[in-house]
Amino acid sequence: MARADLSNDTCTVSRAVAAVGDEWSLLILREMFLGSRRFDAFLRHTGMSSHLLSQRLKKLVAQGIVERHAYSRRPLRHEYRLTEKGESLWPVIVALKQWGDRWLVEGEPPVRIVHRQCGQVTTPEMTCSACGEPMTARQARAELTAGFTSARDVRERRD
Amino acid sequence: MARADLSNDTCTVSRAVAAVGDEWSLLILREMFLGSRRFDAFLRHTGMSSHLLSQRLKKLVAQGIVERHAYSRRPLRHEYRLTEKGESLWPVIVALKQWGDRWLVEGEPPVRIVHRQCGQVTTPEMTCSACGEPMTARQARAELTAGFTSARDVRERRD
DNA sequence: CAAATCAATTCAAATTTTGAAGTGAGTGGT
DNA sequence: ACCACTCACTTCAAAATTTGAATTGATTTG
Repeated sequence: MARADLSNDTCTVSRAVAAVGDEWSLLILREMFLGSRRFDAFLRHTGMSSHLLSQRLKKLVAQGIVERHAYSRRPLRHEYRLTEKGESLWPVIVALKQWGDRWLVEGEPPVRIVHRQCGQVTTPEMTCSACGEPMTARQARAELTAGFTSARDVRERRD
Repeated sequence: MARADLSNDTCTVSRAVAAVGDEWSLLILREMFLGSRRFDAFLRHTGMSSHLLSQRLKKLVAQGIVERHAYSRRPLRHEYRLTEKGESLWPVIVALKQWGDRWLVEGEPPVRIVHRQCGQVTTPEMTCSACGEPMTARQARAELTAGFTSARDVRERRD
């Protein structure tokens, strides 16, 4: 009874979910975006067990999302850094934060984001790359492309 | 040995992750954004077991993300619909898709999104709500606010 | 020399996930 | 009336994962 493996699904959401769609990986990423790089910083800030942290870091490294980097020989010590692939997960974490800020707390969110470029406090939003307007679920329509060929997923939608 | 419960963390990312940060919940949400509403549609499109689907739907309903809705008496049958709270998770799924499209497949992504408003194919992006420019991790700085008071999370960052 | 640091690993117990096999109300076909 | 089928689930045992506490091992600090 092997765990489900979504990493080869046609759907790129499935693949992304297989890569980082578990609670601890997402929290590790949050910590990394907040600046943590070390094993015991992750441990303290996330509250996860060292066993799991070790496993998750290995998985993230194996996927090229995180890089292991020696920051000291004698004693040999390693820290973890986001790769470009890892950094580009920022919108995922931010989207979770925005949703949590809106629906899961009352009053002021515990953390705010400042856009270095413009210096303003910002609540990042998803916008259409074509027209630049903010987008919501209702304004989106999904279309299958030629890249969509998997037998399993090809069944009808919207039944 | 109870499972970790992140739903009361100060950090809203933690809370959001506790709410929907597992593989199957994210896939159920993907399906809902693609238009599925019925138990067996989720089953077929996600490949999960009915046992888990049942559990996950209950959890999503309990959290107010999804609503159970009778679409037929005689035989009494229910379907599931996103609430407003659920619909506002769209940026999370889209962010995962964009990342998957960029890093996890070569060539054309299997699904494209059309912005109904402007009629264009779009690759939604995170933009600064203040200046409207696209944002990346490096252009963001996190600041703690008065809402941040939890003893556990109050420790220093960036060690 | 003893205590502390830090990045892990080990282990057994607890919990979750999986997949196959029901269940039960009702419908459609012959 | 009978049988197959639909659909939304539930039940069960086996397998896998998670948890938390304890430990390791190479240093450095007091």
